[in-house]
Amino acid sequence: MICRDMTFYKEYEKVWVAVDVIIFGFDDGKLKILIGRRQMDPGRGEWSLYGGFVGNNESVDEAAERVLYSLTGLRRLYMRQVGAFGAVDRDPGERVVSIAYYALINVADYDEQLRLEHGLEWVDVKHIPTLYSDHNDMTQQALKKMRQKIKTEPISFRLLPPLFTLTQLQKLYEAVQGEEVDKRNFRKRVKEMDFIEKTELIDKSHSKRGAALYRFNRRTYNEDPNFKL
Amino acid sequence: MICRDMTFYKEYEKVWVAVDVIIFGFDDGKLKILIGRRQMDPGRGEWSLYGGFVGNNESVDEAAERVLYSLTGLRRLYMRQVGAFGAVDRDPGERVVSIAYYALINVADYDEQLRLEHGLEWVDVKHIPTLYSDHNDMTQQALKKMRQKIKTEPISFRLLPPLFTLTQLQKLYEAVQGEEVDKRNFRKRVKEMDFIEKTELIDKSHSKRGAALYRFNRRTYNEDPNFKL
DNA sequence: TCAAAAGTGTTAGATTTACACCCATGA
DNA sequence: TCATGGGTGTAAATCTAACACTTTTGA
Repeated sequence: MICRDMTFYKEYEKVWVAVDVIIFGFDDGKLKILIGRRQMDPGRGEWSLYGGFVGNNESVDEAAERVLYSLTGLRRLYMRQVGAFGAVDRDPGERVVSIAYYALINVADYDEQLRLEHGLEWVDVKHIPTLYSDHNDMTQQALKKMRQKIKTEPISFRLLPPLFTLTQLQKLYEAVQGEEVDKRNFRKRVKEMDFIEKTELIDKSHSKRGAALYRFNRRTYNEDPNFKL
Repeated sequence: MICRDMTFYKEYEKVWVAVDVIIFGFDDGKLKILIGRRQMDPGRGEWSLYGGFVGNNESVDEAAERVLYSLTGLRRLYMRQVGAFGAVDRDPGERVVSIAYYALINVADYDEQLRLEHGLEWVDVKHIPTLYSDHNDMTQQALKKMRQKIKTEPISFRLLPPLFTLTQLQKLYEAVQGEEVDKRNFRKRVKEMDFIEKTELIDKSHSKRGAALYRFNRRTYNEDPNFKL
């Protein structure tokens, strides 16, 4: 930074820096986010994203990871920054600049117990209620980024169990993009990606006939990282 | 550390929030950024992006605009956020979280006087020196975002004079993407975008024959916003 | 036996890429 | 007259999109 001397003016002050996390999950054929009722004033009781302040000895990214872990008990989740939200009055109390992140989790990995303890709910991204402060804005931006990303990078798998059917993968893709796609064309594209491996296993829980289970092979992907859905 | 009273132990503290701006310009057939020598400690004398702190009564976006204006004297420039940079030690002095932005300017609009006063230099993005702190990282991320954006939104014009030749537009596109494209195919695509209007004017400064000057018509674009390069 | 989900190919149309020569002019 | 940058079209290849029926099996 090339900037002027600050010694004389109180023009600038330190501010609180927080992180807020948009947690995406795929459940019941729908893309959902995890939200809860805000437990502090101002805005107590309003629907809200989960967040926390950035500590003295952690980077902003680390703060986001800590918050995500405290909420899910899960490590190594896929997480990306959405951006900084810094309107002067975005927080009715003090000045807080918040950095939003989005994370992807496999809903089945998430302990229901923990969800209840935190008083969290999964809500369909198509029906998100009014959230505290600028959290709706954050969510929309997160969605936009995630939609973009999921087309060119193999992150869909972060929202699915390790073994999944092609129908599941397609439904996920449709839920994320908000539009249906042709089954045959979709499968044709999947077939070209060698890192989406067919296993010998069959899932019979969703159909009588049973569907082949697939898995994402990261090794194979790293050798030829061509993802395009 | 063990038995310390938690009410006195400040786990969280306010931090400085700054903005840093990557200013892109197109000059001499090259995509360049504007950098200067840092004028304060720590890091005095190192190459650096231009930045400033976020004031009490302005949003982070407004701070970025203020900083950009103070540097260029220009308003209404195209600017987008790159993201927040929050490593604990990114600033060797105090803890500072910085929000990076990139901006596009038409180099001809930029007062040389002002450039000299601030001690700034235009440097080719292909040969960026080592910058202060994490500024190289910011710059690379900005470039990546800008490259992506310029393919789908009509922001190229922000880097060109109001009237430009197709060769200029092509060279700009090539400089941004870092690869050459076919002239006939490029022009074919331009011809399909009605909002890139041919004028009756001829630019003779770069060739004997002279090249038709074009202009971006925002009205027409708004009616049919299909941009694809 | 039938309902429900799984699985499978082809073709037309659209898009993309590769490619080479003439034009106008000032020096 | 010639060197320089401006300007133009076609054909092959690739990619995309549309589309319908058969299979399996548990209830």
